[in-house]
Amino acid sequence: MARTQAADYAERRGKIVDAAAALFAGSGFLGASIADVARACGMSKSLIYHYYASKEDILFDAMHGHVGALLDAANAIVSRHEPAAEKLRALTRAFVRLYAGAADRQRVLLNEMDRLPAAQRRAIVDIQRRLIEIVEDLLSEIRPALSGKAALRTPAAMLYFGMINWMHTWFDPRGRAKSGKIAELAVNLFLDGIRNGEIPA
Amino acid sequence: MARTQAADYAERRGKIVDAAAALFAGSGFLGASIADVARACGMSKSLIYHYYASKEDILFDAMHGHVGALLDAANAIVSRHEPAAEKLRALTRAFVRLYAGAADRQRVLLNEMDRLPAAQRRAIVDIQRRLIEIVEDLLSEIRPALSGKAALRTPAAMLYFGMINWMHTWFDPRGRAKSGKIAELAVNLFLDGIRNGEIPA
DNA sequence: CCTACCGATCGGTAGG
DNA sequence: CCTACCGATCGGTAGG
Repeated sequence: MARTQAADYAERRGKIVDAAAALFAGSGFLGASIADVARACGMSKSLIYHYYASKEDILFDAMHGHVGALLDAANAIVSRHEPAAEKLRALTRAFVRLYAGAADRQRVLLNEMDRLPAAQRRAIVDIQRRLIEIVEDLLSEIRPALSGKAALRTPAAMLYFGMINWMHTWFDPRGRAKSGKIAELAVNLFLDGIRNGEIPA
Repeated sequence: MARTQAADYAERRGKIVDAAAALFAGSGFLGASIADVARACGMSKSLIYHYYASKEDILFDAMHGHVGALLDAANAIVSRHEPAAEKLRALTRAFVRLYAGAADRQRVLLNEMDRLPAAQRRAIVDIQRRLIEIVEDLLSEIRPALSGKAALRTPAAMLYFGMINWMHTWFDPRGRAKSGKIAELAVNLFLDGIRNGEIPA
């Protein structure tokens, strides 16, 4: 029995966005051409444009699926009944696992945001903003003094993301330390610092 | 009295590399053309190629001057007679100040490394490697247990750079917290974490 | 008249 | 130090 057309459609779009994410991650959005994407998919360039209206739409799809998965995981974790510190641990493990499983998309997300048209960029930034707020809230719960210094809430969350977001750009899978262990080190350092570190006046 | 040609030469190269760094930071290396650089300098495209043999050579110059300044500052600080923790504080302040004063070059350094030819990329990576070793040594001095876990020395240093390297990509100069204060928060958190945080087995 | 798709080529612009 | 160009390739679209 033949597949339905609708199923084929979703399948092909998935194939395109996967191949494009790999090429955009390796060569950059401008450095990889639609012809490259078509070749990687075994399709004609015109067929790519049957499934996506523009190169930017493919980029958006790759980014949007990725940040959507991050937000879903984050929401599931913060809805649990656990101490905030444990939630931050679980969140870090989830992020590192999702970054590793979607390394191309994560790299594209970090490097190619400026290539999106304004409306699409806003949609991605909105989701990232919600992820940042989730971390801000956890940090404020762990260190109530941070709520008093509202100006430092977002910077503290951004320092956290700084530690883990770029991990897979320098992480060496052949190295002795596995990514799970590095994530554990990161959250240990950060939790201890956020609990006890001096907050500048 | 007319300037010597040699003085003019260095001056023009400086003007080109400054304009190029700004354009590469704003549009990406592939997104900014040599014609854009020429226009920004009030020069012809051909004149640009009188001072630089290739677009990549301009990129290398921008990156090399920047990492060179970072390494000089780092070497000056670690040669002082101070506790390691004070050196890490001074280093962080110096990095954040240099990043702010060369925001374009810092952004280009973080985003466009892959555009360099292999030999030039190696030259930059070598200097970055020395910066990482300086931080590794300081962290091992602050937390001797880190020397025992050799596999975590480099990851710990990279987590440090993760916190501060990308600061100026999210930092809002109009925000309430100044960059100096955020740097202070970052080093407080990290120092406390590195002193007391649990190091995974 | 629709969809799904092809080979060939469009007008412009890139680095050099 | 400029105008005039090149080989190639870009993202996107034509007719059928």
